[in-house]
Amino acid sequence: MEYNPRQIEKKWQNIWEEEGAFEPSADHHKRKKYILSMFPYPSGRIHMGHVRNYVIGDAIARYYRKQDWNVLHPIGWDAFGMPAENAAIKHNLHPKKWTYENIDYMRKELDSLGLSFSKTREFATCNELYTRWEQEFIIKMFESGLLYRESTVVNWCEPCHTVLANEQVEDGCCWRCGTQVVQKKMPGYYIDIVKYADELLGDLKLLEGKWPQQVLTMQSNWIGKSVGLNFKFALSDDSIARLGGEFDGFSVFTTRADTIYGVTYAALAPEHPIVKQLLKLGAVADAPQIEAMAQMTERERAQAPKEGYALGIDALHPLTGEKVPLWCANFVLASYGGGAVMSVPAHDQRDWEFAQSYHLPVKQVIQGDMSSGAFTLSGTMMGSGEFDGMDSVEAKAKIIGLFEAKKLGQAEVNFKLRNWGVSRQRYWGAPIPFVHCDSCGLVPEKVENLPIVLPDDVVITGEGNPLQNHPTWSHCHCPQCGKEATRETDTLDTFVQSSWYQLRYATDPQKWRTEGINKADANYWLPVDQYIGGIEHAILHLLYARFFTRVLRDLGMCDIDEPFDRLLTQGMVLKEGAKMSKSKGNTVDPDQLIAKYGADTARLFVLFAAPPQKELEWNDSAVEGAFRFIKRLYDRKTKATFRDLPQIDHSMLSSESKEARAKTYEALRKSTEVYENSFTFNTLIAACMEALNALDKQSDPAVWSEGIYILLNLLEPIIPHVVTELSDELFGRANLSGAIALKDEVFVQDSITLAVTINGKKRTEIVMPSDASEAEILASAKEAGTKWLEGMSIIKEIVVPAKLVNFVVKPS
RNA sequence: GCCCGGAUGGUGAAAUGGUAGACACAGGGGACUUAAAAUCCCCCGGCUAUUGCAGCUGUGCCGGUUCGAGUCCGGCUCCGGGCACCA
Repeated sequence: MEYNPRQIEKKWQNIWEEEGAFEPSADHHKRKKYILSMFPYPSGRIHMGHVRNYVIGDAIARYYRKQDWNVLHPIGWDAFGMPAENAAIKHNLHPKKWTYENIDYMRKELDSLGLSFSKTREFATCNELYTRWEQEFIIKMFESGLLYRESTVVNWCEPCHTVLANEQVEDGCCWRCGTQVVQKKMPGYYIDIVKYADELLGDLKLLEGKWPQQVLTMQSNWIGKSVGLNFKFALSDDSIARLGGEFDGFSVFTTRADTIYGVTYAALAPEHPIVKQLLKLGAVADAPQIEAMAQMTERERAQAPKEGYALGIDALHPLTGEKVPLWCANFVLASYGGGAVMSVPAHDQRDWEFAQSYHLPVKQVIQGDMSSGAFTLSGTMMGSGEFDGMDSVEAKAKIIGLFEAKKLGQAEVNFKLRNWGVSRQRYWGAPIPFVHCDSCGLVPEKVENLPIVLPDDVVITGEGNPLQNHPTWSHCHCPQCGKEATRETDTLDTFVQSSWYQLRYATDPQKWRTEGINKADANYWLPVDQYIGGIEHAILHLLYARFFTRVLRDLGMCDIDEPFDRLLTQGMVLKEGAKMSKSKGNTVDPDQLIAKYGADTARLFVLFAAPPQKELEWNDSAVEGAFRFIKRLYDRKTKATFRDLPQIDHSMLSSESKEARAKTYEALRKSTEVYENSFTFNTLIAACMEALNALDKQSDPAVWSEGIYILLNLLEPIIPHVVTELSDELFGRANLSGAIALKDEVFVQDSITLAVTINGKKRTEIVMPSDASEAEILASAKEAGTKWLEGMSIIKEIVVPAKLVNFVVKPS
């Protein structure tokens, strides 16, 4: 019979569904594996990035299930978010309807790939039951002081009367109406992730070897811990007067206290209160330029050339009392270190460049080469009074000590990490469960009133905030005093939902109505043993989820610190050199691939095309080979005449049959490493292809039967439909449970081939008995290499066992 | 701009510091066929040479360490990801 993927795949998908084959056991005594691929945003259709993500996860889940682990492999939908509202604006569709229709369509697409998901645990984060528990967590965070309200700047479009996401700002203008976007101060909700910064940073060490080093480095840099000195610059008397007596100084943070004597100016961010005050009093010459600077986003400023304006006021150097002129500069971040820096052009590259541009003095205080810019290393102190001659590392500690002793400042730890802004002025999100009461202020909703659900009757135009525009929704009564009050109209960032879904999946769905997270279930299943997702989530999602899990732990919901034990970051699927994404519209439709070749071919192809960690540049012509391999495998079923793993006397076989067995067992040996550690499925598939090629070159029925028995076992996680079909027919599926033992005798070689290299360059080869001594090998190698050794004297002889011989020679 | 990666034949790729290009795709040649498809066999980095054996060169660029570097180190180039309201 011909290979018919359509029929085979449908057949086994139905059987698996009927058997509930992928539902985990509730028995917490069983050894478990929690295999999780990041859940998708229901954008409409799946793309190749999804296929890659879910096929990798599925192969790992199937591998462990085959070894009789209790496997949790769930799927769900990250269902809130902006694209649903964009669809509403563009096509006048309700976000809820759009989202659920997308989910239904994408579920069918994923089903057609034969993914082994636990279906009873599927949910969408826009479900009210999910929102209900999330709102309770948010209230608990507020009550524990971790969540607070504060004003910061957002992108604002005046005509649309709405806050814009960074993505919605194109060249500084609104994506809808093209108006220049302004930076506007607005209140929002924040979660104090900085409070957990030290734990999040320190625990990265526990993930060494389990997460890609690249991700650990990125997270560590993102948290950006630095230890230094915080001190206060006093303002000169005339400067205080110019500021109307409102300020007498300002704080700065520096990691280079050792360069304090090299300060020649100080710089403030355009948002700094002192700058604001000068602008307010009209007491600064370059006010329009400074205001323009304040209108730029942080990233625009970082990309712009360094720019600054003298403020015409002075601070006093804390140790020398000298006047230090103040500048307002675009490279000073308002969000870090108090929005002010001391500037030491001699020992900081950024300050040096700025000083060059504005002809500011440079004062060297550490000995070192300054011919090509700032000297930023440590060294011997100079021009620093009592610290001269001291090593700068030692001087740094001494100077901090001096500031502390004189009560001028103190040692301080600073983080680049900023608190997590979780509020969005949008409709399609989880409502933030608070009420604004004229008498009581900000009051959390009563837990028994949760969930606070979205109204369905909204008009979404892109103008204003639909919840604010709604005639009645925000009218409510204060949960505390009962007076008329206003419901909060902000909704939660969608990163909040994706920060605890791994705990929700672990909770038995029968408890979903009464519990957000079941502690016993969570403690059994968590941490996720293998998490799989795109490298683009390396920082934000993974850091927020690590943080949120710890917060829930501290609120008593679980006993987990790290949610994800091991992480595999798949490379992106690129097309035309760029990320395939819904916003760029450069997607490839996997449905056509599946319709033409079947799910097994699609699965094999996506795993064979490249190692998972690497970027995959899309190329549809390579699918053919994957299909051909499956077909060949299928056609060889007639070669398996034994119904079980045969007993074989290796020594009696032809050399071709020996080679076939060696290749087969080589693939088997490789498989453990691939499925459990490296995930380089492409090399395992290549090894299986080599084994099949070698089996084809011989005709021993026992070797054939053994080969097919083993190859089916190795390939089941990758191409499960065709493998189960063949295994069912040939071996009654006996080869699909448990591990197959290696047989060492098949790897024993009679002879080995060694390369003969001269000065590292390969010249020829020799074949030696595998038990040849080093002396015998050298003798043979010299004989084989006579041609290149004539007239040369051998300086050194190197024998690398089973690999090569190298002669280091020179003309004699 | 800052942080993190990547670069190997026409293409996707393989290679514990030890014979570069396994395994595939595309291409070329052949067998089978009335023909085509499918299948099977052979060739396939570049240059030079050739009846034949062969020689040189080659893993983005420049330099270094080493008996030996695609792999380690330093400096670049180009491409990609992230940069806190896309997910």
